[in-house]
Amino acid sequence: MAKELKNLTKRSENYSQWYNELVVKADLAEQSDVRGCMVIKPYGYAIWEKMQRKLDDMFKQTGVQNAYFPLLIPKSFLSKEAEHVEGFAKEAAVVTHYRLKTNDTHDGVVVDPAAKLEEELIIRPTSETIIWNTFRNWIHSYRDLPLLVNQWCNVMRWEMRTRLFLRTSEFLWQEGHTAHATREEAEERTRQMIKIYADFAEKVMAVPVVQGVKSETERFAGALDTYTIEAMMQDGKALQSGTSHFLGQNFGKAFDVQFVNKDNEMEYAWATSWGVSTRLMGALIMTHSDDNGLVLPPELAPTQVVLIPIYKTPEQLAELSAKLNAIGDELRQLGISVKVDDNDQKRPGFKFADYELKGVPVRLVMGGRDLENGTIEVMRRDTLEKETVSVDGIAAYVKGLLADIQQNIYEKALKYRDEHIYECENYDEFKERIKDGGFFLCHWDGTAETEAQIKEETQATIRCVPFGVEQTPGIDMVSGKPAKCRVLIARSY
RNA sequence: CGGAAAGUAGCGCAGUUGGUAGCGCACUACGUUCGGGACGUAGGGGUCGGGCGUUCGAGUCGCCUCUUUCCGACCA
Repeated sequence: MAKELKNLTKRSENYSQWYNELVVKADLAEQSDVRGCMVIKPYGYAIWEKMQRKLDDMFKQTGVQNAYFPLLIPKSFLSKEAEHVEGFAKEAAVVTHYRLKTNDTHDGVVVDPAAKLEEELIIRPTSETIIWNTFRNWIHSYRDLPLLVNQWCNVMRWEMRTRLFLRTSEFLWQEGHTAHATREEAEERTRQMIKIYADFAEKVMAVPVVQGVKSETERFAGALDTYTIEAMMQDGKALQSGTSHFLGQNFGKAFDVQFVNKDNEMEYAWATSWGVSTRLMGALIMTHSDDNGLVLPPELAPTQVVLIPIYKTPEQLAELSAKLNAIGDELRQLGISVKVDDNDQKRPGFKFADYELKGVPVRLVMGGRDLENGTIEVMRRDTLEKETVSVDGIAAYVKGLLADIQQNIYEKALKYRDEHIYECENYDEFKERIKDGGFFLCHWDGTAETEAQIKEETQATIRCVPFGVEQTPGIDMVSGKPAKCRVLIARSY
């Protein structure tokens, strides 16, 4: 395996190829034999599980509860909300039969034509419809509101072209669905959730994001407003990493979810939905990783510290293992996840390279020299810097180092992003510069025509109207018409 | 659904004017190594995607078929 791993494509040579190889070689995921689908391997799934746990905690702190709704959605449900069905019809997987039978030559099975379903079932591309159909039975009074549920599940969208983690036909995600008595409360929840996603991205994943609101054409099918977090990958392209939708009363009306308010009047419930997916794994990889492999933020690394002995004899190995295990226990008591790799089958050089590839934040190495001097070598993955320190107080030192790495990779990513955000007023200049990637803040006249023209001519799209940017009126760089605000434009995944 | 390419060992590939299957990695055993991806020796593993045809003889030539990948349209 050694030489294969060594030949990881350089990021600068071919970014897409580098990404693909990294995902496979770092043992995160691989292409399935099933069309467009992905196998998430144990190491990749361990990272996803950590993401899940931390996000779930954040949701619960805002009163959200987990639930589970069916995978299959009757076709008629999907079509109750006109825009929604239009958005998802093109990529729906449909179940038409419920039985197979042995074929005439008895060497295989065929679909039993007699087992055709009265009504076809759709494999959920998202669950608004089936959840709101259920909400009708749960919501009768303003006292039943707000209703805040989330589900962790898989969804299926029959994509034409797929890429590991970034776009697969089936993907894992969480989808939150809330019902509210007032418009204001629902809008507030929509903003609250995008804020949570932004916090999660920045504090846990160490991925800086731009928060904003989507243009009408980029909106979720059936939403009145879609909020988004956009992250910048190392090739300057944008990755939409999470969305939160204000759905108005569209689903309340479509599924007849009415409640009695304090004044004894019937009203339709107000809705939000919000989700993040395994695509976050892609964001994590493409934000931090380097030519040596993955770089994981300590908050998400399944193994935060790996300890490796270097020895010549079995006796020395035993002595080093004992010392390293003792240090390992100390670290565990500080809540740090640790692996002591005293596997005799692999050589130290191989282990070094392998744990770098897998993104383990800190490596501790102890050998004969250290035994004599009472020292240990510490390597941090983010900068690849090595130093030799005393074993006394090593646990506290490593704990501090982990926090430092978390902070450092965030700042590095933030710096990279900010250096690649440009203001631009001239369309010709924009067309030239967008080829090198980056985020562009440009005035936009607010029309879908201009938006379409930019997409057609540059493959870049309006990612969002960003928050936290001082907005001044100006002139649209494409149409020359007056523009109220600047929007974020980028090529995206 | 348009355009291009590829199917040979677990993976990556070579295979010349048609002559009976090869390389690297991985795997197995033994030995020497071990502070940055070790080396030696000896092994195991293949109905060359499938079908039909041309031929004394097809991985190689022809036709058909299946599958996959890449580039577009669609999208979190």
